[in-house]
Amino acid sequence: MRYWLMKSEPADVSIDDLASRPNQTVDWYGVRNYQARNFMRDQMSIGDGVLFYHSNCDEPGIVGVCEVSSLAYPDRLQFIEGHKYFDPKATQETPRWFNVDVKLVRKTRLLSLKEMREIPELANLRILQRGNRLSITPVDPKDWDYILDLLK
DNA sequence: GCCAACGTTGGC
DNA sequence: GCCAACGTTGGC
Repeated sequence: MRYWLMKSEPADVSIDDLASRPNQTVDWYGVRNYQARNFMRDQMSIGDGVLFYHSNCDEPGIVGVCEVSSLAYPDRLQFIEGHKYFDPKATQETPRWFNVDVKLVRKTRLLSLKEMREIPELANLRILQRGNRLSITPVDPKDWDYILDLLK
């Protein structure tokens, strides 16, 4: 059982989009970074905790708690020619990109990036490190507990 | 829109 | 394997 923070651009998939999907579940498509892919493919298990984060928007921050609801499987978009996420080097036999499914547990208040930066206890959170760009990062159990407490 | 900080690509 | 050029991320 691990914990993660996963970024999504609300213009693409917002927390409300997730809440209105069938089973309140989304396939985490479009990850095209090897480190983030490896987290999904090699380390995620069903039931892992996920902090759902809105990035590249007016109010960046955590907006929900989710859980990993499938093991990783090939990202279907890598095979669709002409698609934004098409990868000519990927084949059905040797897919390159994988995703898990993520299911909403509950929406939370906005825990903004700004607020998190002001909390000394969260200083080692990966998302707060300068230059951080990874869309999926592990969260320490200690930080998970602390953040879930803030979001009660 | 700016730009720092990365990650990727491809020539050599 | 090096590294310059280029592309992307994402806060501001």
